[in-house]
Amino acid sequence: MPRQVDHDLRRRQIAEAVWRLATRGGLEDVTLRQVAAEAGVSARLLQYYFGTRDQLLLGALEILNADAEQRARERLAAFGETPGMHAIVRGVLLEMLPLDEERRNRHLVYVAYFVRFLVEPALAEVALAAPLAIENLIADLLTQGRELGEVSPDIDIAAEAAFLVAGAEGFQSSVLLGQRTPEDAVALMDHQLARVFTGTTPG
Amino acid sequence: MPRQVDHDLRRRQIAEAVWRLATRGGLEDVTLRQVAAEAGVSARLLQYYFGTRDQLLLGALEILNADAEQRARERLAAFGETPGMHAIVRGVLLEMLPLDEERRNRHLVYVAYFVRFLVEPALAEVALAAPLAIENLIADLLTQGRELGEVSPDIDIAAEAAFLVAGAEGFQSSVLLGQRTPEDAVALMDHQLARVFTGTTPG
DNA sequence: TCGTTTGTGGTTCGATCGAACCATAACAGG
DNA sequence: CCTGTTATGGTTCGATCGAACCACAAACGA
Repeated sequence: MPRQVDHDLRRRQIAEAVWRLATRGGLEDVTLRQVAAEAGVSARLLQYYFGTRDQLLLGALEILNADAEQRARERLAAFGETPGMHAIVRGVLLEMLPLDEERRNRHLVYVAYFVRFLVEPALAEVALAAPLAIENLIADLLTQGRELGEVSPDIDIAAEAAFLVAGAEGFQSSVLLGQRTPEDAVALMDHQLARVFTGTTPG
Repeated sequence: MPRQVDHDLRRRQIAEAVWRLATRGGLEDVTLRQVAAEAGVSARLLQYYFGTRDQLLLGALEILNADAEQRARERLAAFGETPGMHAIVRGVLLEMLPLDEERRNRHLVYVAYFVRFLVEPALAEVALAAPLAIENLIADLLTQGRELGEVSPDIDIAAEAAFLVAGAEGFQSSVLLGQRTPEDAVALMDHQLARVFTGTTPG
């Protein structure tokens, strides 16, 4: 291969330009010319690395998703040895909130893509798996927590897992729109977690 | 005035075309030509009734909002005389869910506009008021319910009101994406309401 | 009856869109 | 030192964009 250039790096550089434009003006601002200008490359390169515009949108979303999964894994691994179930569940749920610029932008990109998820199966396939997986994960963790005596025995685990995830998703919108501070959202999540977990602290 | 034509009706006819296109392909499909074709009028009419494209998007959103408010009012009024607080709160929250085609499409339009809310103050002003008002309304209703003995005295009203609204917002997404049935969402909302309201049924 | 205002359709303009095309530089294998 | 593949830039094409413009029909005031 000539001209040793890191392909993945190049694709990432272009994908980031797509994200920035999508968070600013929605998908309608993600034109090939704009992306090329934002990424500092020629329009021809977009064709070379991603092909058509639809493939560019799909590719940028796939990279975004891979990033999100890896970062979430890193953050959860940073908890160290055997944390309590309370802390793990809290960590997973808080990962869904736009608590920093990175996650905020990520959620904005998802919103920009949202309507397309309903129409284009290729995009939906990429984005629909995560929320369901998270909800099942929360349910599993709550079940383990119950066996360890950390979770109140009289709660409906499936129902609570679903509502905790739904609440986190709801906070996404209100925080993004500036109607609620990230700190408030975290406090409200903790309030619900304190109800589900009996007498434990997230630490 | 010549040629008696109902202005508001005309504007509504055009606005509905905007909604349909926005729900299908996002705002990027809402071009003047597409809207004109969808509404069955000439492109010139859009200019006459709404002016520029931005004003068209704003006007269509205003009409959508006015509709939503009126329909919500109607549905709540249909409850008849003195319903219990449980039923009222349930009605308000369920109004947020995409339970029928009308509300489903409405939420899809909001999603299509979402990213713009962050950038264009004129749009944000129209759409940001509702969620806050709903949360305050829920909190007020819960306070009244507590005075009537229908609400558990040991719950944090503000926190629960916020989380109920957030949960409803979260269900919007998952129901729209087909990850959860409307019936499941209603059942999950009822599960939380049953916790907040002591020994009452929504009837 | 005759302007004047208001509503409606059709057309045009410059800009920009996505995508294809052409040229060529950089490097690998022989 | 070639030769072909890979990587990159520049340009062009037909279509479509938003917005302005032009022409005219319909109804009211005088």
